[in-house]
Amino acid sequence: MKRNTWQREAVRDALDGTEGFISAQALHSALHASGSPIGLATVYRALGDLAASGDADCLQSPEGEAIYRACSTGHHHHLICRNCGLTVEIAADEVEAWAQRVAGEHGFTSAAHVVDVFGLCADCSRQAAEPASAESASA
Amino acid sequence: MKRNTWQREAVRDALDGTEGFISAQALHSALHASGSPIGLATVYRALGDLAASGDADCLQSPEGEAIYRACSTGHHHHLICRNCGLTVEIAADEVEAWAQRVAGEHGFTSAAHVVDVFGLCADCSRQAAEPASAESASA
DNA sequence: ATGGTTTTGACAATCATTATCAATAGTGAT
DNA sequence: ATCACTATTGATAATGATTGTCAAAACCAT
Repeated sequence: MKRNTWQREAVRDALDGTEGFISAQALHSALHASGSPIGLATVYRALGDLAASGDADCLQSPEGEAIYRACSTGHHHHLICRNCGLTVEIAADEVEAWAQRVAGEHGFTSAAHVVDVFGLCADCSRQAAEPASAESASA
Repeated sequence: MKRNTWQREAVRDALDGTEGFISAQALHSALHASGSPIGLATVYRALGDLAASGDADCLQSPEGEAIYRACSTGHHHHLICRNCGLTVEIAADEVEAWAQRVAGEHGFTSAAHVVDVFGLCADCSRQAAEPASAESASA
């Protein structure tokens, strides 16, 4: 049976109040900064529960850490700027259908998919187009 | 200047000869099993170099490990059994087009994408369907 | 073969995450 | 409100992947 603890609510609130993705470590730090004496292990557990119950999205950052995000509107994917980290939520009905179909064609079941698009957002694209900086002329 | 060592070729060969994705640890184990006394750190370095030079793709497995694959035959995606590791290569023209379009709609450029489908292959699905164990009737 | 420099490899260090386990605090019943 | 029961917490150790270190060895050009 699941019990109701202030720790779990604190994690849920903190995640809700976070703009983009956040790692367990960062969330723990943020909570401590807010005065919560919550333990690190508890943050990991709460995030894991949230992800398991579908209330949070979990994916792996390029640095190899697990990062979480409040997930209200069901299943969706992300468009992530690899320079500034800007994240845009995108619906992907086509991809959903495609993934299920392809999985089915090969006899696979319980198909989950990792569909994330990395690129340069408009701002960063513009900056990249106007370098005006000396490039390192390494071999 | 990059030098040519048998270790680096061994890693490249092993990666080429691997069907789907493989982690650095697994590749190291495989090399050892083949008789190579190559060191673990060297495998990590070689894989990192391969990825940096574009000869290998690197992404994060759901378990949080970095997994690599040889990147020879152009761009394609994978259908991976999360139980037995079976990997099926799949073409994804629709997804390619979708990713480019979605990125463009949001002003993103240089869009790359990570599209991999994890599921249970036919064999593992069958095994999972006949558990012969009591399920926990949770809410 | 020689020299200069890169690479290797064993191991320590680091970092994120999970397990451990006694103490604590919900929950439901009295 | 109190009690007992048990899920949860939290400090810390343990784990496991990855990276840094640095002397020794290997590679390449001469």
